Amino acid sequence: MEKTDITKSEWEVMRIVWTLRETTSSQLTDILSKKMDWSSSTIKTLLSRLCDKEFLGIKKDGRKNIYYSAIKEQAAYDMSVKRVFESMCCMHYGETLHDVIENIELSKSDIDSIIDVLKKKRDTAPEEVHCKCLEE
Amino acid sequence: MEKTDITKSEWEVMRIVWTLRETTSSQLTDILSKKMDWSSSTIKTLLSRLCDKEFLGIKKDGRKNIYYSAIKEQAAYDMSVKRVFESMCCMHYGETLHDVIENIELSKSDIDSIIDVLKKKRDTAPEEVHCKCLEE
DNA sequence: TTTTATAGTCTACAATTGTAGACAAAAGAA
DNA sequence: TTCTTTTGTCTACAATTGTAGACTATAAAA
Repeated sequence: MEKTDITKSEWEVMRIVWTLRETTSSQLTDILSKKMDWSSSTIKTLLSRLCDKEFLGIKKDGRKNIYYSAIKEQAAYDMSVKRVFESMCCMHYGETLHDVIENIELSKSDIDSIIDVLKKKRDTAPEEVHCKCLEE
Repeated sequence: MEKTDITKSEWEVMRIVWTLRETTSSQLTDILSKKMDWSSSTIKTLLSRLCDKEFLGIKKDGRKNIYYSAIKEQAAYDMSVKRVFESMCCMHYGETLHDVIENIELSKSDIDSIIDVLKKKRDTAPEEVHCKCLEE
């Protein structure tokens, strides 16, 4: 198999791996069988697909597998958000960001740093963004 | 078939429909066969799936189909961005937003309105956001 | 050491998605 | 009015995804 996106189910696994830095299929099963109501088989399948896609790596500890992330968490998030924005009409970027910001939890320092980048961006920002949906 | 997400290929169709408000399969074919290198069959299949999923509606004009969007464009974007954020660790929301903002086009008024909502949010924002990836 | 519980690897199978050909009906052209 | 092009509807088929059972090799327990 080759590299595609991380799927909805796979994100669940990846998040745990990132949080724990490394883990085993039984630890994942403990956590995810409750939360997601998955069988251990399901988790094992997801693990092996994530390895095929090279989002996870394996270290052997005896006959046991230790899984660790092969991509940076932040990079994965950036990529996946970038993909969503790429399928949108750019005229709606602003409102979409506005709406998402209203609905997620951000710390004061997150907010400050975002305001910061926005202010920098403002200097060179256009008055208007034009729709390119019919172009090409 | 029942309602799921809009897929990558389907977004291409939806964006055109939103832009044109209503359109036909031949007009879509003109636009998308070049841009996406799709056959007219492919476009027709996507149209019929989007109708099944109730993202598009059909009006008959003689024996011709006129397709129109059955969901609001902004609502679709909000939903899909929300979904992505739901698969992320909330500790990374801030940096992810920061990164996406750096890389997309925003108008001055977009920026002002986002700064605005951020400032409002700041009053009640926590000092820190905590990871919930292992909870439940 | 025999039994049992684990962890790992394969195989399975339905639903969704990407992509498109086959065929029929109607409309326009000759 | 017959031929040709459009358009619509069905069917097709491989790849991906969600979900999990079967079988195997150990390791732990009795």
